[in-house]
Amino acid sequence: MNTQTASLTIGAVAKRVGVAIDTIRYYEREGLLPEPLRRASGYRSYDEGTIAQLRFIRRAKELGFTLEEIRELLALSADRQRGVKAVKQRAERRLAAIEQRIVELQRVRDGLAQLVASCPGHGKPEECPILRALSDEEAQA
Amino acid sequence: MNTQTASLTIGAVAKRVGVAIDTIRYYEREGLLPEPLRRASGYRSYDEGTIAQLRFIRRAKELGFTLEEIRELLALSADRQRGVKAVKQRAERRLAAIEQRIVELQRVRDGLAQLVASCPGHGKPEECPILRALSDEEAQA
DNA sequence: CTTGACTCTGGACCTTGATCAAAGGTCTAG
DNA sequence: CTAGACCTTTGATCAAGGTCCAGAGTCAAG
Repeated sequence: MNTQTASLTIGAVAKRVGVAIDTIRYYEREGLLPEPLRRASGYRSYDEGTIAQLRFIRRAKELGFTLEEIRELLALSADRQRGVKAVKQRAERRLAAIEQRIVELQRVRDGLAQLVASCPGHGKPEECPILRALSDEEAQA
Repeated sequence: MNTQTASLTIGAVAKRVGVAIDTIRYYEREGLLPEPLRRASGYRSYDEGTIAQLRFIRRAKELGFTLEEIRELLALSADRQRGVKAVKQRAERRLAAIEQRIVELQRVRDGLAQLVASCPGHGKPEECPILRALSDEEAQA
């Protein structure tokens, strides 16, 4: 086995992961990626581990984690003892937040759907239920 | 009837609607509120219509409209012919976007819930399903 | 060797929806 | 009249998550 994986340029990494070069450097500044090795020229030199880590970040982002939370997750995943418990807790919190957000959006959707359904789509603005609901003093549903 | 409603200062309007003074001036700059009359001193002078319009904006925001969209709605509500049809269309688009977002969030929630459920909450990081799912090459569900 | 593609750093800029500060003018109650 | 609350403007700042740029150096192909 070869522990020394091929040395990738930032551009190659960006292309493989599907993220912008600037984003990689940004993640490095923000502490989501470790500082990479450098060639003599100063070029950043990455290995496969970086690809994996970037994919980790991307997936976590898809799950709605903020970069701040992802930074934590990455730190926790390195902590062999407390890591797993804490990771699960973070995930549970995220889950609760997402469920909360879904409920809110459903409420908004129901309100809006009702308005849309009751609007004929023509006539005077004063009779449009959507505009009325937005304007009326009594609209505090 | 008195068409000439009381002249309100920006502070009084802010208090009655429950928004910050700065927010009102910001909305004015952004074209969501018309430029108000001024007193001799330069103070902005508002009437009840402004209160109604600010409430309109607030309700639209609660329904998830962006300020940009609200600006459009306000313009449309002034157009007596095309207004209602266009307003309904905007509302329908908004509704579709919200429903789309709910579906996405539900997908994310289900994925995360499954991971949380399958994680024992202790043990080695390499065996934590959450970390594995985030890291694994195969995790492209 | 030259050319063109790539990378480096540092910092400016973007979006959205505000929020705050500074320096000064105005209004109102007592 | 004066204190204190309120208002004016311009311009800066914030959060998040990047994006873009100039000017200079580097790399690989022909």
